[in-house]
Amino acid sequence: MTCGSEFAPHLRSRGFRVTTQRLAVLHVLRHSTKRLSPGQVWQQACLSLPGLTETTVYRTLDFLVENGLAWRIPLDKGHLVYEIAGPRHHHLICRNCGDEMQVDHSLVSRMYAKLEAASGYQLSGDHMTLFGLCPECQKSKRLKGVT
Amino acid sequence: MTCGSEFAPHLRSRGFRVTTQRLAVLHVLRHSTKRLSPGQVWQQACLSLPGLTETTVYRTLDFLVENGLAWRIPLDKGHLVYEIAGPRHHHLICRNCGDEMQVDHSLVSRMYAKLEAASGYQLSGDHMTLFGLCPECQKSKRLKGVT
DNA sequence: ACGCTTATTGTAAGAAGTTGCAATAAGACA
DNA sequence: TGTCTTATTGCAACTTCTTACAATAAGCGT
Repeated sequence: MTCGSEFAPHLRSRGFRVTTQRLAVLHVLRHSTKRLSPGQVWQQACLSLPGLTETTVYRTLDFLVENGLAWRIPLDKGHLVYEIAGPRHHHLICRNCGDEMQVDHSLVSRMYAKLEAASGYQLSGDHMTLFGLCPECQKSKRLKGVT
Repeated sequence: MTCGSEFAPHLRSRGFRVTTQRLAVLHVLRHSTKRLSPGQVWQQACLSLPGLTETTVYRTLDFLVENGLAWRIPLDKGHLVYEIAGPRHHHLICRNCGDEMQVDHSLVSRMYAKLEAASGYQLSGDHMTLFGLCPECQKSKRLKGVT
């Protein structure tokens, strides 16, 4: 598990323990091309660590998010998916076909600044997910006369 | 229930039925000063409509959101709260003390336009919730040396 | 390497949210 | 008003997520 050396110092230095469970979850996130639900993480992590509990996966995901190693992204109806933390970006999701598109943080950074100035809040570096219709679905919806 | 006359035409004209359950839920949202979880909506709606099911409340809230009569807002860990639809605004929430602040849509409308131009997506008029530290908590955190 | 401390895990029970299907009642028409 | 159609509800089983507490094992000091 090559991820260990990568993350272990970061965790240990803060007084947290590096457990096989955490490494297994981290490994799954680290090598997934797409965002995963807790259930999916659990299934995949079980492959390398049989006996791993769903409860632990939930707790571990929370833990990773709280320590900046993973991102938690709420989907349309509040269902959560997780991805390994990386260069900051956001997602647009098509309500119709489910297509997902990454957008760079630079496109929204001015808005963050504006909000911070207006509110006095210090915003945390969250991932943002916005919903809409992708170009493809806009066309087909228009053809069908759907709103 | 004064809300009936307000919403009934909007629903009926689209072929939906105006049921006592929907009116009860709508009434609760309409007269609440704060956003409510499904459980809270259920408790309050039961007061005026005993026997109302939690299942129905969940379904009704989804229905109202889908028809633009209510907004669904995901909190920190994906828990959902609902509020009656109204003039468009967004929320900043303090991770530390839970304080909530409304911000006008005008502050983020340029970002929406920028994203739409860059992506080709047609974004839906969603409520946005961002997290951070309120001015008060920034001060106290700094005193305590917390990050 | 061995034992100690306590963060972390597993277990089990519970809360929250979802789904399929039969029963109910809203709205339309006579 | 009474009857018909079917959208909507309630019920019950189910999945997903959360919590309390005792058992385990990570990391420290010897």
